Amino acid sequence: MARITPLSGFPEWLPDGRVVEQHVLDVLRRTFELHGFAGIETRAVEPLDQLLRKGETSKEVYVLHRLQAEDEEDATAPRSEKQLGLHFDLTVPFARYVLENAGRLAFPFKRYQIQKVWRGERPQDGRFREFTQADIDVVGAGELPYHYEVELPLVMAEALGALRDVGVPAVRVLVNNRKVAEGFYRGLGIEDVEGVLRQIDKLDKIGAEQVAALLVSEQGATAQQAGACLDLAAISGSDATVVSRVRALADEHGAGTELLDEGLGELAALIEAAAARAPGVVVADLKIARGLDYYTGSVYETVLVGHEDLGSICSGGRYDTLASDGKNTYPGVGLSVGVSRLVSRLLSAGLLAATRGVPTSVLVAVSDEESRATSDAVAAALRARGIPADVAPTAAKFGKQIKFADRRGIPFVWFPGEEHQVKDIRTGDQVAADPAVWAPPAEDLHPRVVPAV
RNA sequence: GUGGCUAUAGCUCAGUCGGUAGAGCGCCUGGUUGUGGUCCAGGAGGUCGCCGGUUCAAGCCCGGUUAGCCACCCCA
Repeated sequence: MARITPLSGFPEWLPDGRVVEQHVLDVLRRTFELHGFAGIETRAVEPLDQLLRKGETSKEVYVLHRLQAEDEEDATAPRSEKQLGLHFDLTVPFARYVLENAGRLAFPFKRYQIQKVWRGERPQDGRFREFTQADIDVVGAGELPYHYEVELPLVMAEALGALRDVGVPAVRVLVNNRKVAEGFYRGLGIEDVEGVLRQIDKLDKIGAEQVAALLVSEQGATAQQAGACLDLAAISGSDATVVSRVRALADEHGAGTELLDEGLGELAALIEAAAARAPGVVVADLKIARGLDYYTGSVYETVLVGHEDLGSICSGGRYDTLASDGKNTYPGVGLSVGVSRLVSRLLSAGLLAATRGVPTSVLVAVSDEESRATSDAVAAALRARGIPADVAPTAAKFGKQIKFADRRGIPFVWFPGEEHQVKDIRTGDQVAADPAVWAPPAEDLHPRVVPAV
């Protein structure tokens, strides 16, 4: 018998962990729907050429392969056309979905999408090969008003904030604007904007000195240019002084450009609105770069306060050309929550817990197998009134039946008889009860997620 | 894909200088009149990841391999 071993990067929760995950998903969905996002699901696979366009060559895509096709396939040379790959995010499939259904959708189109995605990268703490993302996006036809770039991160902040009462830490949404960075870099005379962003992104990990060295050695920047880039990246804050500080820095280096001004205008609007609608949550941070090359405006990253080591649990940005069929383009903005990353940390850090791993609120004991029908009838009466009930598997000694409930966190055990009785096994209280009217306290009706003490 | 660390009971881990295996927790049974948790007594459970080598003798030393963890890369 081959030994069963865990498969790295493919997380599976125990039932009580699933209760936590399901709660997170429920809260996200409820908030998204409150804001008018329509739910969709796209297929798990996309043609490989769709997934790999936009120069996403570094993406580790799982390719789908029919076992029976092995013989037929090796001869065929070009294997990009019909090959299928599992999607590695929900944004690219959504862009395809928009193009495919453009004639039937109403724009601006707001949608949420919660699905598994797959990436072949090496797994680590909080990094998986199979994980769940919860996305919201808005796309417009031809154009998309800027105010959506303000609203989307605020919707996310609200959704994640709605989890605070079960013990999820506060979140901080870090925002930047591609136009600011690009405008500034070009003003400095730097050509390789992408390369500089990539190095700047390493700031937290390797420090300013190393990044400066890399900018000179890898991107061919002068020491002055590198210094200016680092000065820009050092700017952060949640009020309008951020914008004036960037302006001052640009003036100092003669790096003012039209693009920079446009970006600063947008960033200012975002900070201002966020300060009013979600004080203290949104922070401008000019070192936020984002690796994905299709972002053109605002970019977002979100960290759990106190768990910055986990990295971003929710990120996204504005994209203008992702969904384009040549004639029509559908610019969009969206963010994606790494649900698996979030839940894995919540559970591993013991920040919260489920009250139980089974739905059952009441276990109906069985006195002896001859009277099992009596117990079944009690359970049926409870279920008919919406009370999750289960019947003991065997007519074991009552001590064992209570233990059965205790092991599963079931709070109540029902003893049928001349006079029915129900026992709260946490307190030991046992009272006479009628299957037709008795109900558990509301907080014991269903499993709940509660903060760890 | 690259590098480092690790692999012993269901879980967390000991195991000395090489001498064929241990603890805690969990699990099962019992402690009389079928009401659990505490306590007491007893019990089950391990091809020491896998393959090979050195040795009289390998959990321990050496080589390989697989898997896991961490870091890089990249990202949720």
